[in-house]
Amino acid sequence: MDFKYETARLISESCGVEISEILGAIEIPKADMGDYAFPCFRLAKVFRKAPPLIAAEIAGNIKLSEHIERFEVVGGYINFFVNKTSFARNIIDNILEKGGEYVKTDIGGGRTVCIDYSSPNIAKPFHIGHLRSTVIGNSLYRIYDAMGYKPFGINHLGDWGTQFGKLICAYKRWGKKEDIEEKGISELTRLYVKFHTEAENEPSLNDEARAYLVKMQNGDEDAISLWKWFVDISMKEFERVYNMLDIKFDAYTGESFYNDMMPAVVEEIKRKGILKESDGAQVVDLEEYNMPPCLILRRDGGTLYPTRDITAALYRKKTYDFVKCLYVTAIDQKLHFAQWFKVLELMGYDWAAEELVHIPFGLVNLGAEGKLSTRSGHVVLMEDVLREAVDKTEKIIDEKNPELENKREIAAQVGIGAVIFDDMFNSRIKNIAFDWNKILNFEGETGPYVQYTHARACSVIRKAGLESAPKNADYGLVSDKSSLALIKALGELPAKVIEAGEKFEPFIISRQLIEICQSFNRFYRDNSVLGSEGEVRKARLALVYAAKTAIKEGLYLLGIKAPERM
RNA sequence: GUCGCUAUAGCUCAGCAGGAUAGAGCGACCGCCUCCUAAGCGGUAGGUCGGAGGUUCGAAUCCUCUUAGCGACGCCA
Repeated sequence: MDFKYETARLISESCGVEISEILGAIEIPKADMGDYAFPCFRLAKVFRKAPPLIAAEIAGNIKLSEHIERFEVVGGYINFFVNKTSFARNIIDNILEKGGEYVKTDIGGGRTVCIDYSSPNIAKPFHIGHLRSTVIGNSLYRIYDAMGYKPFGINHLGDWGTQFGKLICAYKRWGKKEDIEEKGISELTRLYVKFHTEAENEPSLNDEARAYLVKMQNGDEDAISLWKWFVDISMKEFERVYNMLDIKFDAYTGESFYNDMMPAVVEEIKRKGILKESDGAQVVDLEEYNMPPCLILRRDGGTLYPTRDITAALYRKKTYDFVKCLYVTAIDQKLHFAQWFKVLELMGYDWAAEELVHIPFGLVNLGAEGKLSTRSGHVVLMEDVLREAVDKTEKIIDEKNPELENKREIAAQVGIGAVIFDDMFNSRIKNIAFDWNKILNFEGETGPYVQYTHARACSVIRKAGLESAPKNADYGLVSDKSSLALIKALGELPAKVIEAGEKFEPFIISRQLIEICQSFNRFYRDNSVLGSEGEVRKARLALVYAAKTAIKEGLYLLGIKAPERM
């Protein structure tokens, strides 16, 4: 039983307008004005009457059902009131029966969605700027899975390009094997930075670096083995971060993976007659579409970023047969994506316009410290942030719950959860000023608040000695205001999951979780569960159980753990 | 210069396929642990929704212009 649909049905039957048209207009009022509201203003033009008059007329014909038991006409609105018992039973039983699966749908029908996320550059530090793509992509992966799609996560590593020529050059001159093995990426970064400072006085270094890149491209054994070594060193560190975040990928096909495929793609672009020469480079002109030209080949014949992305997209389409391919990257790449999507379209691939989607997010900057930049050394390492968060959590646990078992494990779940939640609490597009105080705040609308609420619910269930979800409770006993608010919030989660997927906005789930938790904490204040008895206790326990289930599932969709104690 | 994103309470943001008194959290101030985890709950203070026009019965939400911040704009990715 969908109460919103039921409301629409009653209205439809009394005025003759299609249910589908009414459904979209139904609102959920903020205050206590009702459970569902139908504004009649839109119908004013159709019926050519004043909205309040229409409301009164429709209201006069409404035949209430067992689920919708009352309505009020207020101005141009008709406000409906659900049968509380039936409403509560409907939502709670559904959750108790299906568990976390209650948010799942089969919209996707098993079709594949590729998600390109995280994609850090080899030999460069995994810093706070990489968090967004990693965490948003991971959440979209889980959301699309819940929607019945088959998600395929791709880590498009930046593992090829001129920086490796520079790195090999720097290593040969100033590097030591032991230092790299000991210090990893930080030593590679040091060499990279040194290369740039030295190259300012000695421009010939750039030629040397280019020569090494050519060697790599020609498969020179020495150059390739060094390159592979750099990749291994880097991946080891990335994996450490991914393990902390509990994030996995289905493929680590980086840029180098497409090297051999690019010549054929360039050839195809040429064959389709859209490639033209410009200042020695090969470009696709996009003036007609109000965009600057898309660079395909450099003057020296080298490939470029768009070339690689076009090649990868063709490969993925052929290999995975996706219905959507999502690119989770910062908004500063917006033009880049728009350009090469258009090139694919001009190549005759109609699916490009529809199926390739750039999922942009706002930039992270360091506030007063300036921009994040590897070369300038303005970097906040991801690992440092996660470690700080875990350390702080451990201190809080020592203070508040010193008897807790597996402190470190719980601290990791809560601290890292805080960082992830913070990143996905606002709409993607907002820029973020990195702020230690904010990211390490565990009060109010934060991950730990949600986890804490979950732990409280678990605690009640544990102390009640409940082993499984209560069956056949009398839901007329949880019809007070705060219980009902919680039930309503729980009932809205599945629709929010779909909305989050359609808009590619995990924060919609974060917000709903906060809504659920605030409702839960009010319910918890107003209704003693363990202090009640008999049927009342049973009904409240059923609600607590449902809340616990929903919060855990919501956190899962964000990629956050839900500890039972903290 | 061209194009794009952003602008709502002191701060960080919801709300924007137009609709009933503009909502949270943080910070400030005042309260609540003999009671299921106070990482919690309640209350007070705080807003001409950047500005100006326009469309509409109705605009924070749509359109135009404008201001400010950020970003992109050819051989990096």
